[in-house]
Amino acid sequence: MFAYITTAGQMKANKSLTVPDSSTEEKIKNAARRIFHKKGFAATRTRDIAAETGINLALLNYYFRSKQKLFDIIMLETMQGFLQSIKGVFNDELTSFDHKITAIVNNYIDLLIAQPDIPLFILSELKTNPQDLLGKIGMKDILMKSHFLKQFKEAVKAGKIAPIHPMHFIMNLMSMAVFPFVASPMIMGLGELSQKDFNELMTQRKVLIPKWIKALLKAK
Amino acid sequence: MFAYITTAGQMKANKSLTVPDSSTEEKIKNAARRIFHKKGFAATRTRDIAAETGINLALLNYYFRSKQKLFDIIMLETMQGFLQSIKGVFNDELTSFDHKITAIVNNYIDLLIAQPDIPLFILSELKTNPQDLLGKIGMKDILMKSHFLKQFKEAVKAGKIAPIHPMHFIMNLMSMAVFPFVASPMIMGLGELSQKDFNELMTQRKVLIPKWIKALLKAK
DNA sequence: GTCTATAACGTGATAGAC
DNA sequence: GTCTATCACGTTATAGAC
Repeated sequence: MFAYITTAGQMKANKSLTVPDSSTEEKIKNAARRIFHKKGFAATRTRDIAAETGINLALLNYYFRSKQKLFDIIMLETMQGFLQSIKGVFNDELTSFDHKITAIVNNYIDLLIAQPDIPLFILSELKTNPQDLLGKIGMKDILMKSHFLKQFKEAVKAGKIAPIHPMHFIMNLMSMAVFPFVASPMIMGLGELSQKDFNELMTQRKVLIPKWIKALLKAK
Repeated sequence: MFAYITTAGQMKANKSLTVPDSSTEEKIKNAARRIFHKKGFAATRTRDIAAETGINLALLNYYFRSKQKLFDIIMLETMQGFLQSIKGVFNDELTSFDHKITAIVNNYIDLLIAQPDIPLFILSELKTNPQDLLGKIGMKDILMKSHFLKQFKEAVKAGKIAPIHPMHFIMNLMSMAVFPFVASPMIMGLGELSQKDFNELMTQRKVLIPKWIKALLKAK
């Protein structure tokens, strides 16, 4: 048996209890996450990850066997983390439709201000990699079978909002919250904004977007 | 003097008159454009471009000297083409604010249905490459000093629309039109949509987005 | 202008000592 | 577990014949 498999297995099993975040394996993953998120799979060199970790290239392969395997782990964890942050909101049966909109927008924008590289990373890699990932992490069901979407459809039936394809609604919500982060180099360039200016605008959007979404849902 | 420089110069000078699109240089550029747009700089191999062109790798370097130089040309032309398609609309002094919104959305969506890889390509590469490109093609002035944006500011002053930072308006417009194409793998995966379904939705958005934009501009 | 052959280099991965 | 040294391979780029 290989050491890297055993180690990885142990880590998964009881990560928070026994294995400190400063273990070598975790340090490698943290470095890999930073660099993969920033440059994508193809532009990332394993040597850079090793250097950023402060270890040797051989040791990286000792733990993770190959660049691809390390990447797959990071990719999966990234998507799970991204999903985890809003999973609860979508299926909370106790909150109103309007409240969910606000909660989702706030969650997304807070997450993306903290980790702005994530959406472009996910979208870029999803384009080339096996799309099974979407199914593997159960994203489809969490979103499309959610209480949130059920509430949307009910509001349409009740005539409270204009009848549009649910996907238009999802796209509008994601677009307005996520796209600015994907396009931030262009937006900051065009508007001559500093990083601080940009984050300021995004913080404003936490309250603006829910307002806008509600307005356009009623547009005839 | 090197042949590739002379040839490139001649081509730029009177492209549409003397040099047919089926010249070797143009064929290489067309192949390079397809592959760069699809896979980005780092994941593209010059061998693939040569093969797709139907020529030899050595000949590619004879014309363009290096992968980077060929990429720079494609990148510049792509951004110019992207800008060109809406440049006229932005500064047409004869059309109304509302009409410009419709025209911009229609232009964008038609362009992106035909060439869906462009936005993710531009945004990915803009992140790593010198942002001077934005200045070099004059994008900033065309957008930020446009008659369109002037009309927006006037409408705000006249109290016709809610007072928000102009960048919010630009972001909303671009987000709703462009983001779905950036996120199409995810959107098609989540909604179980075929390419045809997706394009159908995007076509619907040509009339929906202007309506939505107008509604949210008035949201208080 | 176009090709074949090959050089020059970068990168992922492994062997083997400690 | 961690290192140094090196292999093996893929990729960019060039030399030189035609």
